[in-house]
Amino acid sequence: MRKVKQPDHGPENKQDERSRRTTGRILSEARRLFAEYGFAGVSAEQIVAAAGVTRGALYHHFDGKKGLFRAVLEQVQAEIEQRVKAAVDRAQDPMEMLIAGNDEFLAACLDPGLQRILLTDAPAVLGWEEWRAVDEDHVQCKYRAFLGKLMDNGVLRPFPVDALAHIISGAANEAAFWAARADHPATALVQAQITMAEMIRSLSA
Amino acid sequence: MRKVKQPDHGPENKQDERSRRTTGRILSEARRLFAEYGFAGVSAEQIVAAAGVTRGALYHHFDGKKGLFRAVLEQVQAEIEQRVKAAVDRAQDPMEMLIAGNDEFLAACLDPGLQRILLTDAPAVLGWEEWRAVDEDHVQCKYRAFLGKLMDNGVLRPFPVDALAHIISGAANEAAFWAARADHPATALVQAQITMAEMIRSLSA
DNA sequence: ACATGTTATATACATGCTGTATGTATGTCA
DNA sequence: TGACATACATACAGCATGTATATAACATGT
Repeated sequence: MRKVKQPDHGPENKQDERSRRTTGRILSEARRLFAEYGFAGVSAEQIVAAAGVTRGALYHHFDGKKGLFRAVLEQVQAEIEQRVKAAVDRAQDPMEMLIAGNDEFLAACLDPGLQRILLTDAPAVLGWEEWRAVDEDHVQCKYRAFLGKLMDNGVLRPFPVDALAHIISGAANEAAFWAARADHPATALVQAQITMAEMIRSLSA
Repeated sequence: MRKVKQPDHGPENKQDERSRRTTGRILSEARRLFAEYGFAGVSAEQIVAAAGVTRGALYHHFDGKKGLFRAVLEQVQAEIEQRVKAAVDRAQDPMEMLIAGNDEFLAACLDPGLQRILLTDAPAVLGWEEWRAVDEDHVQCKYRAFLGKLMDNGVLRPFPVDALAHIISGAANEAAFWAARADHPATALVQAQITMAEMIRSLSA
């Protein structure tokens, strides 16, 4: 496995170009297949076959099947992060930012394939420590920052910020999980959003 | 695989006695090893070796490795259920029952091995549908019943009961997860309990 | 008590998947 | 242009799962 070069700008040479295309295709197919069949439900061989290469390419660019999964996960996380950030930026006061971000997260998680990667498989595949590190970097730290600010400003009553951050994010994960498979996902999503928003508002000072 | 006979009373014949001892030993070792290394981290061979039998016995009594995991999971669920039920029965009014049950659940989940089985591996191993069915039978239905009663009695404000049930149980799962690995689990547990209780009380009418 | 069927467990085998070691072609650069 | 690096393919070894089959212990009716 080789350290992936930072995508500086355009492809300067043929090697980089080829690498990018190969890794891109593997990543793309991996994401599709992991989403559909789960990590344990696809073999590395199936993935590379779909991408039109062999396992040699996979092991060259990624750290095995698990490493490939991690790369897919990070891609998914980054996309969600972007969506949530955009929603948060659109809101006005801090409290509404929190709720807007939460709403957007729930909406983003409606896709069952995304859920399978992000919520079902990731903890089991990566193991607790690695999974927690990823979650901390992408999710927990933001919740903590927001909640901390809201408490400092006296918008929220004082709570143990770590505990509350995990409670809210856990609630959001499970709500997303539920909504996506409900008989009528769109309705369930709205119910989940409204209920969580009301719950969060109930923590006001 | 054979249908396990209901444990009517004492072992009437040697076969049943032998079966019970073998299944018991396999279950016990499986639980220990799944808890320590995770489902994907132990082979069926390791489990039966620890139990002093061969894979033949496993495949006779259980539906493969996944079936064995399911049996372990159900045992874990039953134990938690019993603990939670006892705590609920000790409480007085409905609201306190809900909170007492939640507190007890959090306390029961402090064990990382139990968590690994119940929260980390179970969804990925069983797959969404099967996992959800188990969760529905053991957890969701109780939350729904309680929350519904609280709303009917006007103790809680009205919410979509399904959504709220999932939100609360999701919050509890993640809070348990977090508390168990916190620097000081006992403290974290109390924080989680207090925070969740306060959050639930905030939903009062 | 013995023949016979049944249950419990062991053994042997076929298959598939992962990871690694090695080979080869293509690109890069002095 | 020749030496080195990179990208990928092929071959191989080991392990895990599931199944098919063998065997031993036991139950049961006569």
